[in-house]
Amino acid sequence: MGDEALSAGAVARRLGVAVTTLRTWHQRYGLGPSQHLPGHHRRYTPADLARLEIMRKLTSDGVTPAEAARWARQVPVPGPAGEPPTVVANRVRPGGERDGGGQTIPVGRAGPAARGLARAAMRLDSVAIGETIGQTLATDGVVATWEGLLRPVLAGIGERHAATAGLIEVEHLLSRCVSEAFATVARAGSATGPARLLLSCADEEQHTLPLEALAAALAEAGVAYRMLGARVPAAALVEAVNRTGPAAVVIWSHTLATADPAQLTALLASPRRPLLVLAAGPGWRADSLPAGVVRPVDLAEAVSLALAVRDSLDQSVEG
Amino acid sequence: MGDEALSAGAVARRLGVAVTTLRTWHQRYGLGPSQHLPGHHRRYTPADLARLEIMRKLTSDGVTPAEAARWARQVPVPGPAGEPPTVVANRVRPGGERDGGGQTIPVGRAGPAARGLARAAMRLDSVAIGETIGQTLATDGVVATWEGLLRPVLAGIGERHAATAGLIEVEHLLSRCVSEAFATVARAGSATGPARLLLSCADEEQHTLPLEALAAALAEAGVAYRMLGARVPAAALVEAVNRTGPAAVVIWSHTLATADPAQLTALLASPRRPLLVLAAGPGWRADSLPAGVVRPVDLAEAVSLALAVRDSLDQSVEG
DNA sequence: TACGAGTTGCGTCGATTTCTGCGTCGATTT
DNA sequence: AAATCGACGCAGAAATCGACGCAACTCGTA
Repeated sequence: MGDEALSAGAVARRLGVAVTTLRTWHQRYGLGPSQHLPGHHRRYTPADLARLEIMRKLTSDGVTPAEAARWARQVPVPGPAGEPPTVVANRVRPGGERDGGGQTIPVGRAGPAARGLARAAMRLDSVAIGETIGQTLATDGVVATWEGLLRPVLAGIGERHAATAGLIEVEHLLSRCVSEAFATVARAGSATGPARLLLSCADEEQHTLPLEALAAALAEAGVAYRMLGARVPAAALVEAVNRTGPAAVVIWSHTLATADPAQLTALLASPRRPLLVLAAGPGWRADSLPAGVVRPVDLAEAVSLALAVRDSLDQSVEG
Repeated sequence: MGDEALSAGAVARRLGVAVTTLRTWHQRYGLGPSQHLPGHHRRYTPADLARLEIMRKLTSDGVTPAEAARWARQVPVPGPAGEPPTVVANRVRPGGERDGGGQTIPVGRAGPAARGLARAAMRLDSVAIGETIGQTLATDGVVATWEGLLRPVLAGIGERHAATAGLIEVEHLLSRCVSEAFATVARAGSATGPARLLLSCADEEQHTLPLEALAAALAEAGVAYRMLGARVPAAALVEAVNRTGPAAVVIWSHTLATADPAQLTALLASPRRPLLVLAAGPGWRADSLPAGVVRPVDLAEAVSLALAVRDSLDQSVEG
């Protein structure tokens, strides 16, 4: 293991701050070299440097230095190895099974449960739908249920709907059942501590289900949040952010039409700028997002990001 | 990181009130930091925060702020021993019980629970909202909760929203919580027998909450139903009716714009014409309804009509 | 039904406190 | 000799303070 010990000046130059500031950070926030004898020169290990990097990043994102320091101090310094992406087990069917043509919903290779759910939906059988969802939810959890069961079926219906202009009732009924199932999970979960997360749809955005999935997943993990719902005008969102000062905000946009980057910009410019802004959903174009906005690909990624924020803020006090 | 001293802004954000309100509470009710030098910044200890939490909880329960403050001031806050409890002059109110004012939602004479719910909503406090609704739902049932608690508060918000063009976030958050609560009831109820009832919004109609209330009330009464949800085109509705052959159909319309009588006519002309068609909601004009359509005034009336249908079918089938 | 009195949350304004990065100085380490 | 250390202080920015006032609600009364 490379045993490099950086001097104060080197670290300062690397971070872009003055040497004295490093000293101040050490005294004021306890952000210094892991071991240091008073009067002697400071020697920063790579781990110490990583901590400082976090500090730098957060402060340049607009976080209060005191708070950023609290975070940097508590985050277990991430090892050099990159985090393995959370892989959602995608149950592949063993045989190249072919399943019904006829009046069904294309669910792709999403497993038998999905096909069953699709059938129940076609029958408008809300009881069977509710049972299937509840079962899977209890067994596999929210994230897996969403990715492996609900999303495929919903996507399949949407596809068919676009092609044949029918199936609207099916889509409505299923949506409603999914919504109910998520709501049940959300209400069952016991939130711990104040809500530091705000979930909202973009302006004019109607689709709430993915956000509800996120909410349910968070509730399942014991994370408190506030959910605003569909069609939230930018002004209202900013207003809510200013009132509640969330650490992170998730904005969902389903289509390009509702993905106005101005909403994000307004958020970033708000007085109580949230620590993290997540632009979720297929509507957002990666190249049009303002700097400082993160774009999760997955429900799983969104959840883990939210969890990270929660964990790091857990013991800290706002400043 | 042992002693947390929360700043005014942090506390305000945590409680969901404005910073100025905290100051007002301090001056008016003596609810401030235990020790505070005039001119200096306020530093709230955990004990102080606990006192404010009591204040928050009481006001969300509908208690007059002045009285809530009196309680909060007297409750022995379990704090670090050694310091004598701050005794504040107990300003007794000369007049009798009064309430109202400030940035609140007009609920009229709808009871303290409604006022508490309104306050919780203004604070975007979804936990308190959920608790209040759940409590009332369990105690009074769906119908009473809707008429006596939810509808007044929602109407108040809507009114205010129309007047000031604000409060959208509040409306969204509350709607979401109500929706969740109803969903929980709907899923808890055990349906008996096949669903002979179809609930649907009119075409283009966005408001689902009243229908959800009806659904929850039906579930509470053990009636099975199918719920299609918002924005159901007439063709899709007819399709659903033909597929499932319900005995009764409820169509909700909130505004005149979505209350096209043609939808009802189409229903009555469908091959599997339902026994009963209910046009619910303030959108429908009594004089424009085709013959054979019933228009319930109330949630209660809609429920009892649905029950009547269920019962009559039961006898005819079983007999 | 309309109106005045009492209550209450919160926006605004100029002054003050607090935070934060960094420069300076004499002594010490490398 | 160069770099750094600890202590101290400063200046700009952000947050907060106290005072004041407004708007809107409720309730009793005319």
